Amino acid sequence: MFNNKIEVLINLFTFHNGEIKILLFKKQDEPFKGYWMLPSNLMLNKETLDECVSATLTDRGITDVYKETCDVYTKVDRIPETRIVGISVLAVTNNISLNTKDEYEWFNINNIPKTIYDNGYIIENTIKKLKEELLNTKFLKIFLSNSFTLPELQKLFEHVLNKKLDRRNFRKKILNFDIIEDTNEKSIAVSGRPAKLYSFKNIKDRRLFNE
Amino acid sequence: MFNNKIEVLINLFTFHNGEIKILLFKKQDEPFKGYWMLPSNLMLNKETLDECVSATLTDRGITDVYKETCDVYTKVDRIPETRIVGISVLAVTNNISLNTKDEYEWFNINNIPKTIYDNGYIIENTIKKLKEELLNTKFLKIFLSNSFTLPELQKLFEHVLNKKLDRRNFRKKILNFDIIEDTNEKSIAVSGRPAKLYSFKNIKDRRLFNE
DNA sequence: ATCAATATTGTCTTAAGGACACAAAGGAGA
DNA sequence: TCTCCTTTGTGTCCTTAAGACAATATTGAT
Repeated sequence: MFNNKIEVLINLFTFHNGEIKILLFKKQDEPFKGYWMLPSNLMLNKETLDECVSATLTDRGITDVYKETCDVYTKVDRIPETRIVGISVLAVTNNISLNTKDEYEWFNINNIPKTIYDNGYIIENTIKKLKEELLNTKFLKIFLSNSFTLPELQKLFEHVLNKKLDRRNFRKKILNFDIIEDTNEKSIAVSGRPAKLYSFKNIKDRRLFNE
Repeated sequence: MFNNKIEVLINLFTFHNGEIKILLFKKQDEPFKGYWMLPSNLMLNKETLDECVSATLTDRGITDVYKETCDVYTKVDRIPETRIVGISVLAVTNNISLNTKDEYEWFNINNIPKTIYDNGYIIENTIKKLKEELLNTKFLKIFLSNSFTLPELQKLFEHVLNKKLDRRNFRKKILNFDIIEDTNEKSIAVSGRPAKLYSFKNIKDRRLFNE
């Protein structure tokens, strides 16, 4: 009567080629065969949420992940037949390679495929939270570890805000925030003039953009 | 092995006499007899979180409450002997009267008493989130329903920010946001000049103050 | 040497934030 | 009713941040 199954649903994001992407796996059996799903697991009653998430990720060869609890899904029929409470976790990595024989893919967050049960709804909510936190300069250091160029950083925010930003004003603003520093190195040019490489200093948790 | 007990822990806040307060109950039996605790309940496996929270509150004669999920507490030994996963809920009301024979009290959030288990830690986290959301103009309409004065609203933000604000600049800012309107009524003066009464128009979810 | 592609840079205007002091409205009491 | 006390209401100046806007510099390819 008071006993509930709990599953963690991991929303793992990364930033690659100017796009924010989420990791999904393809379901191999019925029901929902061929649909995509979040990496998830039932939580043992002798482990913490954190331990459960870590286990789920390392099983798939994923390490170096930042994670935080996101939301709770308790609709009784969110999964038919069984009552399973879902806890969504927002996770971020800058390492896109994993080690698993399961079929997986990194999807652009603007282009989520058909998913099982309420996974699509959960993903939508988590993306909203991710964007919100990025505007407060969270995770930037993880998304853009080591060094990065200003055009890259700008692409990230354009992706979050869904609009183009002015290069000059963007640069002015970021430099004003005093969170990055010139590494005195340059990117290798794919085409055109190579960009300066920057790295993060201290990230102040302060809002960069409104709306 | 996969079955967990889940308890909801309700952090109910209100704004009264220029202070943000949280509702706590006094524990009547051992262990932790005489300590204070959040209103809480075990969640049935045929009810949603929302239903569980509503039931817990109406049992105590509390209605008209805004609520949202806050966080999840999964430390295995957060409660000795049993494994209970805690889900904290942030709730807000502007009605401080309740209907229960249990011993309760509204505590100023800067002066939380001794609490059971990890309730103190949970309260601390939830207060942080509450303040964060108030800065984004959330809940204001609930905290200050109907009509209110600018000095009252200012007190609320001074409480959240933990510092004094300049009357003139505060007024300028709030009026600039275009979220309140003059009701053409005045407060009854306790002492000194009576203040104009305002009411909320449309609340834009936009950040009022940084830091 | 020229071209194509991309990165870098500065000025001006407008909006918002912060510092600051005095006048106005009501109540209490002489 | 006059004075005092308390609290509310208001305007100006200065500084800082935001937004609009176009020309130049650096690289690789041909």
